[in-house]
Amino acid sequence: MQRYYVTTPIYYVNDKPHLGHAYTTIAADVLARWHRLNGADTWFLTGVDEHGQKVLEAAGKKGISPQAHVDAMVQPYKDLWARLDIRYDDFIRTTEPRHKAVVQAALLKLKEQGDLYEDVYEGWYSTAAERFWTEKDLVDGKCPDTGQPVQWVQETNWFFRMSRYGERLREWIEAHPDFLQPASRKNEVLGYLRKDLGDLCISRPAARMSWGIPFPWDESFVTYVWFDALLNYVSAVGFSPQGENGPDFARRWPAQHHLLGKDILTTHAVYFSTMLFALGLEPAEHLYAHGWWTVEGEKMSKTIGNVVDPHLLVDEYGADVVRYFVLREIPFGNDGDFSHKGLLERTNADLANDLGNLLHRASSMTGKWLGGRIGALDAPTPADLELQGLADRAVAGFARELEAAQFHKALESLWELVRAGNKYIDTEQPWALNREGKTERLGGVLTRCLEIIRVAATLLQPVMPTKARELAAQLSLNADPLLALGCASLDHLVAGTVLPEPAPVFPRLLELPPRIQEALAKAQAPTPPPPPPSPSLPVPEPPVDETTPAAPALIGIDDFGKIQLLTGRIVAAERHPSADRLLVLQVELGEDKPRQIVAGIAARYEPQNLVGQQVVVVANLKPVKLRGIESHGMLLAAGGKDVRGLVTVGEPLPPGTLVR
RNA sequence: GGGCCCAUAGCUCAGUUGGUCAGAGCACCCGGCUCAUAACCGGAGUGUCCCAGGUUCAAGUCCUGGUGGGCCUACCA
Repeated sequence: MQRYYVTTPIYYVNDKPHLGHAYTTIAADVLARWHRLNGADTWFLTGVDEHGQKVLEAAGKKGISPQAHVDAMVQPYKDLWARLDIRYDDFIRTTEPRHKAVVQAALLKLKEQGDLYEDVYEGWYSTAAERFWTEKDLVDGKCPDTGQPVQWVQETNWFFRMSRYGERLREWIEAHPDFLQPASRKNEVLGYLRKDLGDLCISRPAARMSWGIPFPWDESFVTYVWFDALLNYVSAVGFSPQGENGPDFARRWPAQHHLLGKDILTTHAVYFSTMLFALGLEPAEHLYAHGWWTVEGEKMSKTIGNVVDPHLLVDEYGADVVRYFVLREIPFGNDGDFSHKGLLERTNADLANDLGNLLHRASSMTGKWLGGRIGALDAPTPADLELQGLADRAVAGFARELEAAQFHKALESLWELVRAGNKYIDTEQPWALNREGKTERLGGVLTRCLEIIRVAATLLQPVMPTKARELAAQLSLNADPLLALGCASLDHLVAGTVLPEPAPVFPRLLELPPRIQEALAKAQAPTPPPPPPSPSLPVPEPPVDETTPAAPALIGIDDFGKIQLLTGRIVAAERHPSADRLLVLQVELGEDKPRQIVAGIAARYEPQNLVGQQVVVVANLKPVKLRGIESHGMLLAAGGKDVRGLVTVGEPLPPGTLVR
């Protein structure tokens, strides 16, 4: 029996599920449903990643245990998958004993075979920022992020000898050209491998970050989140690094497809593959990195993300239409834009006009002229044979493309048949056949149109499970599921079967739903676009959240008084010669000559537009060299790492005016 | 600065290994049909295939350089 095992990344439980998560999961669900439909021994795994710094912090803020926190946070994912009609076979959580046991056993195995070693890392550690800094990072000997003192820490950690397996991975990729998809991504990974592959630090001292899987031989360490998370793909199906594998492991692994976002390609392709090699396993057959969605032409952000809140989309369009749209609109692997206008046009053109209307016109004519009963097929004409040929090609193309995760091509292939159906009606002119009393031919023609709908209903089951059933119901087909095997043959319907009263399965959308319009109007409000979210898995090192900083300690007025803020006027601005995000500014502060200030605002401002701009400057900051250029102060700007706007003063003031 | 990818009709994009490769869908216009969800069918188009060189009998298709855009990475005082 053919077998098929597909996975999504396990999503970071602290994030709210969004369109990116939904996209990957819908794609995996469609693949799983398709293989299930074809009788393959199918397994679809999704889940959540529950360890790491951010979970710990969030739980701390809520005053509950991390476990209680993740227990609550997992529900939104399960809810959304239910609403999107996602039928997974297993949902893994990394806090489950079955997973922890595998991670720990894997650690032991690697240690025993000499793939782990301890090493001492020395560096300046900032407790406030919870990270290491190099000597040159430090400002005035203090943490550059928080200004807090740093300590020279010698920290022991465990390292995985990833470097041992780099060459093998390179060979594997060369020998399996379809391993990394799309092909362009393969180059990225090979480029990454061209550099010397280092070893991977896979532990964190529990004293510093306790929310993780403890090392089996030393509980003062917990497992690095990636090492933990990646193993879910094998732990969930019964891998046992040291003992006997679970009964299902052999029939599941290696998986056929890992679907993931392009941002986590390296971790999967490099970290995970080498881990598998070390554990004596082979990687999955295909690792497919898909693109990111922009929304209404903008990078996804909290603001714009609201207009594609998956629950809103399901409420207003229905799960099936959302599923269809995201898979049809862009090639899997490319970035794409989700616009409501695009969705409206796409669904009207494809679903209402082409497919829905084909059914409606055929069933209406059957109702009107054949008493609502499916007509018998007549002897095929050349046109009929041609139609059959098209059906054969459409079904074959659909299957081929779908199995390659080329959803848009698969659907396009089916739609060639649907369009041919509309054309067939036009050339055969059933209304003329009716007028002329050619009932036998009329029955044959209309039935072939209904057969096309049957083919569509069959192939669309994985993509639009509910709508496919509705299509089938319009044909009085009760079989569930409709078997895909042999479905291309346009002779399945039983003559004489009574059809229900025709009803549009895909109503035309005349305008965007009111709630969508409201959401769009709200999002129009001019908020510049912050950075894109990662649609999947955890970030390697949890960065400090800039938008909602942990409540800082209260300071007195005297502390504030240490900061000298002055108005200034930018008199010259140019790009930093060797740093993309930096601008080198000359700012007039009322001193004998302008100050040179380097600012990380190049992503948002053109140098020429800044000249003459009034700004507020931290004037008594210690000078520092930024990528070789001295900076004597700092511009105030709103936003975190993504600058949203410069701080200025409402009216023109002489440079050097005190600000407080 | 280093690495990778991309640039083809108004829009979104197809164009494997160089030789009907100048295409599809959408939008628009014209015509047809009337069964149908103001749907369907046909037709017309429009393109310096980013720019400049080069290789070749032949180049969107290969090479070099440039321009513009995206992603990864370092710099964000």
